[in-house]
Amino acid sequence: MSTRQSHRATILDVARAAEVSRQTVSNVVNSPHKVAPDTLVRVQAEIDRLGFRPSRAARTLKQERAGAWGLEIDARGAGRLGSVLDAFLVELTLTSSRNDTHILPFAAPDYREPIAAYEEVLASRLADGFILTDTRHDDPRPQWLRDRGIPFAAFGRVWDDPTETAWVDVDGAAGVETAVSHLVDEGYQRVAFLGWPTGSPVGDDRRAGWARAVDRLGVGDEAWQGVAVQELDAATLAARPLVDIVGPGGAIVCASDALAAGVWRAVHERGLRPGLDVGIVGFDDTDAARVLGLTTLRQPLTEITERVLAILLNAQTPPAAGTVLHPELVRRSSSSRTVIPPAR
Amino acid sequence: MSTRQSHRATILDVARAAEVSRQTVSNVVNSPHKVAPDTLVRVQAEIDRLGFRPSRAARTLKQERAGAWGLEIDARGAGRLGSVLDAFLVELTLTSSRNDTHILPFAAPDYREPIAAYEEVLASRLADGFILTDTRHDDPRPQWLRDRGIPFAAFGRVWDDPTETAWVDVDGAAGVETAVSHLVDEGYQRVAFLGWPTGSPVGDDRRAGWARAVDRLGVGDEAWQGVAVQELDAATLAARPLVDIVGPGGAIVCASDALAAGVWRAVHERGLRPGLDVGIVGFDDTDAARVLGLTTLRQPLTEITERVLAILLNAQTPPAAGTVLHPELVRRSSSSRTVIPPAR
DNA sequence: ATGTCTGATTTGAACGTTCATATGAGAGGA
DNA sequence: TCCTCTCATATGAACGTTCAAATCAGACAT
Repeated sequence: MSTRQSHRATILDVARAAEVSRQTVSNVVNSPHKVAPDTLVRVQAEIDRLGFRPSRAARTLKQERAGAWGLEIDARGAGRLGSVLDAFLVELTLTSSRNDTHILPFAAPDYREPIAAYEEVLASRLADGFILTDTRHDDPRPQWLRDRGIPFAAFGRVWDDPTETAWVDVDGAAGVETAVSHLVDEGYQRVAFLGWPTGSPVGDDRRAGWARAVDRLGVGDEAWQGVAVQELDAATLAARPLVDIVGPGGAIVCASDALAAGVWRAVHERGLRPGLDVGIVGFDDTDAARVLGLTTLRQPLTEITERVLAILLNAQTPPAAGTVLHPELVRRSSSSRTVIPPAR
Repeated sequence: MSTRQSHRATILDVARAAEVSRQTVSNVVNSPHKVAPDTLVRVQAEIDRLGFRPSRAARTLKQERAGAWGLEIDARGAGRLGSVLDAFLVELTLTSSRNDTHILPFAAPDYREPIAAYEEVLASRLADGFILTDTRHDDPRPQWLRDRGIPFAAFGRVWDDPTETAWVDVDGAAGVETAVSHLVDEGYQRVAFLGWPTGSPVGDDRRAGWARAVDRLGVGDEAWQGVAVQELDAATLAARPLVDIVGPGGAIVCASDALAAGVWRAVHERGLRPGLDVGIVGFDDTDAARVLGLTTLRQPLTEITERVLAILLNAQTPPAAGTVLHPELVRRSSSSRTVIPPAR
């Protein structure tokens, strides 16, 4: 039962087997160009035969870098509705695997006091830097990290510091503008907006996109907007008056799929049909959007993770400016005035 | 700009500051009972003052254990509908933080050939063992790990080996039985089932629960079942004949929320109302269920992660038997024949 | 006074790498 | 022939811990 943990090959085992020194094996792995061609193939053969991989711990110790990046996980757990961040973590893991590095997910015991958890990760030398998500106004993290010279890259703008460029974000305003244009093209004549309470930069950005678009296209009014937290019942409640305002032939764009789901319910309550009678567009392309058939704006997560990781892996040459990517409009039945058959 | 990475305190810094040896500091951290009380407080004060935490890498190297557990992430990425595994990863991270250990998410380049990726993680000494999810028939992983004496614990039964006890699972059959009983209590008279294609052990288990319950309660027929893959359009297509069979006053239980969402659409297509006319119950309590107001069975993820981690952290005393937990029925409007107002 | 035991603390060594430096073997020029 | 240079490979040291063994200081018994 208690079979001794099978002895894994070390660099010395390989060195002995190939009759070279440790350093030569190390060079084969890390600087192949320094090794004579025939030695290279001989050592590489032994590496493959023995299944040798450098011990991450030993390498970390010597090089004083962990080869891993911390990602704070919201301590409120999986109870949040329609978060795109779970998908981000998954995508980030995939991207990391391809870049010979790792993600260290960690949780702050109290999500309102995140710094202590970052401190802890650094003190244990578990990560070389961090990936920030959920950046916000008065976010203490960017400055704290910058002051200490700790590398980081953010998914989401670093809002309070325009000189900070280590971020990748999606142009929410442009995305919403695209959505409004699309709705107008589809024949909707009035476009309202349901967003989050003012103060969330992401939400405010998306709202600004709506305001600009309806102004430009003449399909809306400053007053046609509602506010709700990211919660279904609250969204439904806030959506009702908006549905009454725009009525059949109108549409509502939302700061999130969860809010759009609320609109969807309010539309149904009034005996109207999403799409056919009232257009709805959400944001993030979560499961909720797919099951409701909601048109939505999809963030290019794969590209985001690749760019975030690139910032960290080339930390010596910081980007000249933050990166803004465009979300992609995913058309579904909620923004079509004709029936789209659901099945093939 | 290139401020030298701030020098973090090592055990030697603390030792010098407290005027004791390295080993005494180590004892303060790891075996406080070995240290004289007054020395303890003095050293602890310096530890706190300097913010010392043992370097994980150095500890890993010396102890030959990583203090981390590998979790394979599905390389197909975040595109899957209604996966409960994202939530599992988040919950696991939170539980790990509380137990002074870590989760190492990693991806297999080809998800059909997972072993190589596990091999890689072990060879790099990145993890001491693994947490398996998505256990299935002909799963090569449990045996492979067992043969090598590598600790693991599974979320999901180890189906092919009844002697294996290192798993925690949810009683899907009992959950579905509960759902059927609930539907009968609510006044639905016929209960059909929409599941995944035969061969998925999780799906077969859930189907068995339905078969048992409808047989016992006399509310169904062996023939009243449909099959679809975990995809919305397929589910909608498969749901249509079932809706026609059970009709108003009938109900359909499903192997997942995604399938339930398909039923939900099919019910609407027929001009019927979920809940009021046709009952629907899903499985997993994903966002989709919340947004659609679907009654569903929630897996107790926090308890699952705690037990999974407990198995790994007490690997020397393997559990006597696999652990089966019960899912919790979450009642929403899709299983109520009277209107439940959505808002407060 | 001497020896023995116990508990607290210290010292030496090792975990597996990589960095910096040293050595060795040829090649080429004087 | 000898010196210099270059390229390939080898050696010593160090990263920060913890394990095992050694030392030290008292307490107690003889």
